[in-house]
Amino acid sequence: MFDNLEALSDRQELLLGLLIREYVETAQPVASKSIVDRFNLGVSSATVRNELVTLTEKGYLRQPHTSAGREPTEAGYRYFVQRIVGENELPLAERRTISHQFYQARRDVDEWMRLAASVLAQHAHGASLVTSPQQFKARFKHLELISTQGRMALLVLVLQGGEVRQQILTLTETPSQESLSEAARHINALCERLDSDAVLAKSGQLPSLQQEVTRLIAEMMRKAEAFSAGEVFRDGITAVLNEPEFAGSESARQALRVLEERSYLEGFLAKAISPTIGGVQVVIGGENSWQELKECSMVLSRYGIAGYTTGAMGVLGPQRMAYGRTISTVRYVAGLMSDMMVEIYSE
Amino acid sequence: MFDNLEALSDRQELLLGLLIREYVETAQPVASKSIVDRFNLGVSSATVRNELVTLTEKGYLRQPHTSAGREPTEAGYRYFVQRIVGENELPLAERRTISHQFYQARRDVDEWMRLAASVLAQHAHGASLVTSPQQFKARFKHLELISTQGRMALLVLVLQGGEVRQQILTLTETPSQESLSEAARHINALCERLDSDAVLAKSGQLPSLQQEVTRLIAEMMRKAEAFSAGEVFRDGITAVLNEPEFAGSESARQALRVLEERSYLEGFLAKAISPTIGGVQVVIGGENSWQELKECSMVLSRYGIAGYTTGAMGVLGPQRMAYGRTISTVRYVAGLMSDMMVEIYSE
DNA sequence: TTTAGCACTCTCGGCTCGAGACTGCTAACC
DNA sequence: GGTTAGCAGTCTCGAGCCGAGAGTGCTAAA
Repeated sequence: MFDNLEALSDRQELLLGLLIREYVETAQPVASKSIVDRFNLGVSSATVRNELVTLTEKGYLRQPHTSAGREPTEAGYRYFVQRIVGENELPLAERRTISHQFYQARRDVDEWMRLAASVLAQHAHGASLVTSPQQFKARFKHLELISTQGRMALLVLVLQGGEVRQQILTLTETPSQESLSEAARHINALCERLDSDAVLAKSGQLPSLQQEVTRLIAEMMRKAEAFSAGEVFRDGITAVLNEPEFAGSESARQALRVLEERSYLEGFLAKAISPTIGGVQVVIGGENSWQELKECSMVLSRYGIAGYTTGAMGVLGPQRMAYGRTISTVRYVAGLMSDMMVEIYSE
Repeated sequence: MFDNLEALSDRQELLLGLLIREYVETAQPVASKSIVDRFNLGVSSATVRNELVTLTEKGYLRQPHTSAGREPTEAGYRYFVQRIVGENELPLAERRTISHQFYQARRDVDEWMRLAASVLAQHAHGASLVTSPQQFKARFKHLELISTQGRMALLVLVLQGGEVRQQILTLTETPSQESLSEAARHINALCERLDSDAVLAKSGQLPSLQQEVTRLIAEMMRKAEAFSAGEVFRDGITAVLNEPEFAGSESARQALRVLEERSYLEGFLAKAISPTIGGVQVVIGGENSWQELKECSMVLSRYGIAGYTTGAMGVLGPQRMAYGRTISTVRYVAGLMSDMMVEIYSE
């Protein structure tokens, strides 16, 4: 995937970087003259043109037609991301703003994800996507059974790590709150720290009500481990439609469908994101044969606590994306949320 | 708002209805001849043309230019919705499919809303929107305090009606699970069925830990009552972008921003939806001076239990929308969810 | 009241054409 | 050898023009 990046001279690298910078801003093919004018290099446009010819021959640039300027190819962006964009941190002021926002939301874990989606969309100027963290291996922590009406009861399950899940339970007969509390107390004592298999194993020996409850709990725990259970937070979808390359084109809608449709999304995240925490991955132009994303790029990262509970976040934008800025933002937000989760979720 | 709908002859009404039906399908101005051909009326196109002239004079139709067919105006749609579209029910087969889907999700209240958004988007061919139900007056039911790590604790609050909310709590000193359970037990006994004010009133007399907790609870209850706390489920946003009138136009993005941005949405729902349950409201072309929705229509309804807990749902589409179908769908889904909530939430 | 016929109007797609934007090349220059 | 000025060549893009086609409004007859 990262093969055959032909080496470039320093000046060629500089020019590729400047051209991409210009192209990202204007969304128009960049002329040799405009580079010289804008960044007043000490050379003439003819010299730049000569270099651009070699960059084009090596596959990093493309000309839409003979008498047009150059625009970067996928390979060009890839070179740029790998060799030219450094490991820049987000400016301190922005880091402060973001961390302050998260501090204010520190109490409500769901709010973190809403906030992360919003921050990514705003700071990285793209459509953002944050999935709620999935338990790697869910462990039972606490159960609460609350009678509501008739044969209905509310089951509240707290997992090790603080994730809360709830379901309605329909019983075969009307229970009293006392009997429910008693059952919950018993199951709490019995199942502490067990995983879903162990909970299921316990269920055999229990009286009918408790058996039903434990079976349901085991099922809920398994769901919590599967990706598909997670909630997905999105933001900035309409903002990204303002990008000129998406104006009224088929491609934008197709790309956004990937974000909207669960089935797509799961497949995509499963394949595209390595399960390790910390690194940011950049997918340019649907490298992995994702036709729908051919004209887009994504900057993705996992967050959470490795091997225990992790979620994914990312930004989708046009290929012509401010990679440096986006990468810094995703890295910072993912790191911040991971830190917050370590602080709160572990024990 | 519903004034000056000039009366029409039976044949005029029929023609208006047919024309709208045709226009909804083709998205093209409708010619007199195509109406005659398609619905083989017993009259000639010239006769139809004469009628169309009066309909145009009365403001129900419009001609984009002299030699074009007619398309409905806002007033035309409004007349159509109020006088022509009957109270049709959704076909039995579709009702079955939908209620079956809801039956399968009956245990997970959050899933209902995801499902409702999905069903609306698919059956009504528009962008859908479902807000989670808001407590009209939240009442305390049950509290759970669970120690996690260090000075952190997880507070799980169950409201009368089964709504569950959770927050992280940072205490001034490391608590034991026993002391937390003891505090929870005490508060549970003290606060049962109280509203937020009453809970706050109790807090004064309590020891520090319990005081802190009850204050937080009162705040969470107030949040549950405010609209802004609710979650919003959306679906079909990309599908609606396929509508020809939205192809690459500014207006589509603006309209979708209303759905995406919380601040817009709250204002909109607060103003546009009457708080009563049961009726379906149709907003055509942003009647209420919503510039962003000028080219759109929405079909909206509240659902839930009147005066106690209600949410909103709706479908956003182009003005050229299959109103009959959309209205039936929204009415059916809102009714279904209200019924399910009555069954489960009340006591 | 309905209808056939017809003149009239307006849009839409295709076409041409010239201005403008850049390039690639060549030959001179440092 | 690398760099640069100059220039011919190529391609796009928007404007303007034109004819075909669609659909109307009107009129006069049934």
